Amino acid sequence: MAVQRRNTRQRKLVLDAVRQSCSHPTADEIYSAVREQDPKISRGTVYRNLNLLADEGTILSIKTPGGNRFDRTVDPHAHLICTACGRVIDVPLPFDGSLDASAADETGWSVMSHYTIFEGLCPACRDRDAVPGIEANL
Amino acid sequence: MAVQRRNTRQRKLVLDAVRQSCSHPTADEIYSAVREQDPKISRGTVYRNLNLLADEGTILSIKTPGGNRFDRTVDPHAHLICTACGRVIDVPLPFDGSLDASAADETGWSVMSHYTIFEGLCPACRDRDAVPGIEANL
DNA sequence: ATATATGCAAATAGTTTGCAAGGAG
DNA sequence: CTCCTTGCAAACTATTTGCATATAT
Repeated sequence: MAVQRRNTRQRKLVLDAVRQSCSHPTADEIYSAVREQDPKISRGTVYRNLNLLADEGTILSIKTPGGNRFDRTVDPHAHLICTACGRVIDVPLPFDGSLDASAADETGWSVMSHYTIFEGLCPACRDRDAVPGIEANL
Repeated sequence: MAVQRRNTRQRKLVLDAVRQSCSHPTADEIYSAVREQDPKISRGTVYRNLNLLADEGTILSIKTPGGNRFDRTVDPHAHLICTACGRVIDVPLPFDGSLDASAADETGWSVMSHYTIFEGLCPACRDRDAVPGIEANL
């Protein structure tokens, strides 16, 4: 049977912090945010609760190079990461859930899910990197 | 101008090890393989060369949760990871490079690339996890 | 010659875990 | 009263880096 979960103050704080953020925060950003409400909460507790909430499906865990990020939006969608500053945004492109079945057909494995990550530059980093005096800025 | 690269014995060993593997090895697996040829090569050198070869586009770096993996096949294609044992295989599904342009249109960012990772169970782990005595095995 | 690359070891980043004490149900 | 959860600190995994030395070109 399912493990019985308790409604702890800490768990609620973590969930609220994820729900109040629209910037796909890292575990450490959640930790900082929650610390402002409860200066005693520990990193371990934040990590444990983030993982627990993600396992439950209450929040979404996004596996990005350089650390997981969390998303209050749980319906599957792609993400775009700035390779310069690490910022992450949602990509409003149609998500094709049927690809899982295709992948299973092709490979013989059981396929549960898939995720797509785009890599690029956010406007701020793109503009900053556009070195003045060099013409080839496209 | 481009940095000038030297053809070191170590770099060749690392590249050969990636090219000889068909199992999407981790950096540590490459390190072990190369160590058999040259017991003196250091982990740092292996990591440096793997990153360098991936930056050049000579090999492919696959960002998976739990560590990067490397692929001798550089043309873009999706990967399937076993969430139980970490094994990785290629997924022979069509890769749509034009999605990058669509994502750029939708977001206003510069989009360089994207990758898709499927998660599931390899046949071995699926069979092992199929607990005998429980009927609902589908 | 000279700058790139190596080996080593220490440092870093992100995350997990063991354990005793705390608290939800 | 039970056992899930927390706080703390230490452990862990994957990877990067500073520096003196070695080596490719």
